[in-house]
Amino acid sequence: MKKIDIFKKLRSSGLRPTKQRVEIAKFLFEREKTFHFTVESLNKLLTKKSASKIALATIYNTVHAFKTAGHLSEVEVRGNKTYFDTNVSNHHHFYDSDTSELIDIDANDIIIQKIPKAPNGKKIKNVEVFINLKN
Amino acid sequence: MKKIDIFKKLRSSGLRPTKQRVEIAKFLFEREKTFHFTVESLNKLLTKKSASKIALATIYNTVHAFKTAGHLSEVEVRGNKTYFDTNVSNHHHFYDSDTSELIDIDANDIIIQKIPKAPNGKKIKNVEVFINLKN
DNA sequence: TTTTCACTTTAGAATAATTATAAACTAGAA
DNA sequence: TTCTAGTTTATAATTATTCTAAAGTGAAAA
Repeated sequence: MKKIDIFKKLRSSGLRPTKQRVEIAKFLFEREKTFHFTVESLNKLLTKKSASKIALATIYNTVHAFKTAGHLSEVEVRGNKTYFDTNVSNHHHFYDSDTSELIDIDANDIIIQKIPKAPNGKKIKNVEVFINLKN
Repeated sequence: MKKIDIFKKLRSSGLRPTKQRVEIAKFLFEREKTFHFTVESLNKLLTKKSASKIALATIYNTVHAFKTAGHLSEVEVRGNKTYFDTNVSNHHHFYDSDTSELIDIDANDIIIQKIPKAPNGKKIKNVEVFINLKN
């Protein structure tokens, strides 16, 4: 993803392309493969990568702004930290608790044959399949 | 579940049947339906229910001991608190984010037709399906 | 271009969930 | 009854995250 596209991406979601947001966006979205991270890991990687340090609060702000804008999705993992995923399409996950590693599963690789109907006037928003791994 | 069974349940999982553990176990397991809770909600309910106050740390200890012993399962919900479930059989969940309510889905009510094979020498430990609800 | 101001960033304080600590207590074996 | 390892307790510590308020900045308007 080119810098011009990063700018577009930010602008189109109502986010001013500030120095920090552009730097974080480049780091997150200029990749071939999807990227899973926590705010903590992202902070460490950014600190290592670049000279100018971005405040932790800014990383929280930016990640949440990207999430709200639909550029990141949140993945729920047993434990205390919140994981984010640059893959925002509908998909599922493997989770390897040994390595704390998340692996994407394409939505087409899981077919659910039977599903219960939603309770009392509710509708189904989405279905998440989470496959825990062991050795 | 009778008091004698609570004692057995504790003993058989290597937990001394102390006053506090018995009280918590009675509250959690003497029910018809499965029960979902957070440590916070359990603490409030116990405080309301009984005269003698149990320390919060003891509730954490006990809930974790029950989980380790296999008497409770942990359910991951988007958000910051950890939910527990008295249903320890293999099953799935609806989640209503409006009310923060979890609803059990029997394992037989969801049939998965196609599933990807586990990566690089890993095996599948378990599959959790989480259905988010909307209005 | 300069001005202006709402939006951002920042460091540090505040909050919330959970875990650690260490002293007092207790179940149950001897 | 005595003894000891296991347990409870209040409180401190830790960790992830959010809040705050002051300083900085992008970009629209003059």
